[in-house]
Amino acid sequence: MIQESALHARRRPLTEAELAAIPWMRLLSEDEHQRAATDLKVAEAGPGEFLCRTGRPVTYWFGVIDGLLKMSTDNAQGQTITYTGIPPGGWFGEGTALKREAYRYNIQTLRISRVAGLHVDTFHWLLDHSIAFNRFVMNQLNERLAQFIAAREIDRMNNPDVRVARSLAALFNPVLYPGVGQVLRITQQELAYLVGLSRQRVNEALNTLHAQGSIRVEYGGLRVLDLAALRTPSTMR
DNA sequence: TCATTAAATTGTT
DNA sequence: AACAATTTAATGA
Repeated sequence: MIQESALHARRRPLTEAELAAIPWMRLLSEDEHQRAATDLKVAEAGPGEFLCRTGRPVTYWFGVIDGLLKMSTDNAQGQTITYTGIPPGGWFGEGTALKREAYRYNIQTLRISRVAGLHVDTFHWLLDHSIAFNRFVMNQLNERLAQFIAAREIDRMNNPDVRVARSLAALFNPVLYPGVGQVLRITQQELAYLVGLSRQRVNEALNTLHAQGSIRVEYGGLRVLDLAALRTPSTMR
C-alpha cells in the first residue's frame, strides 16, 4: 500500500523524551537499552492510516507514543469488527511477533498519531537476552487476556451506559496504557467508533457517568475520577 | 500580546 | 442526520 510505504519513509529515531517514556526501556541493561534505542523508529500517521493489515507479515512490534489507534478485522460479510482502541503508552503485536506469523488484525489510526516500531528481530533478541523484558511481555499478555475476557462481558450487555463505562475503563488501564494518565484525549466521535454506538448515545452515556461522578467531560477529552466505578458501574451494583 | 477568523468538538433535536 | 453553541487553533496586526 502507498500509505504503508509512505509511513516507512517518514521514520525517524526517537527523541530522548520519547525513549524515557517507554515503559519497558527502563527495565533493560545498558547494552540492551542501547540496542533497542538504536533500532526504535517513530513515524507520524495521518487519520485513518493503516499501520498493519490482516495477513501481512510481521515486521514490527508497535507502541503508541501519541494519538489513538483501533484494532479491528473484517468478517466474511464484509463488516468491520472493532476489538479495542489503543491509546498512548500501549504496545501491541507481540503475539504475532512471537510466532513470526502474519498480522491477525488491522491497526488503523483514529486521528494523527505517532507510533514507534521495534523490528521483530530486535524484539526476539531482547527476549533472548533480558529476563526483565520477558516478564514485561508476559505481564502484558496476561493483562490483555483479562481485558479481552472483560470485553466479552461488555458485548453481552445491552445497557449502553455500562458499555461506554467499561470501554472507557479499558482505555484507562494503567498497566497496558501507561501513557494515558488521568486524562484521555479522545473525542466523543472517536469513542463512538470504538464502542459501536452513535455519537449522540455516547454523549448521553458520558453525561450519565459524569452525573455519577466517575468521569469529567472536557473538550476533546475525558478525565477519570473513579476508575473502579467505571469497571463496576452503579447500575450493576 | 490581542483581536479576529476558521476549524473542531460538543450539546441538542 | 442536521443544526446551533462552545472551545480551541491559527492568523496577522
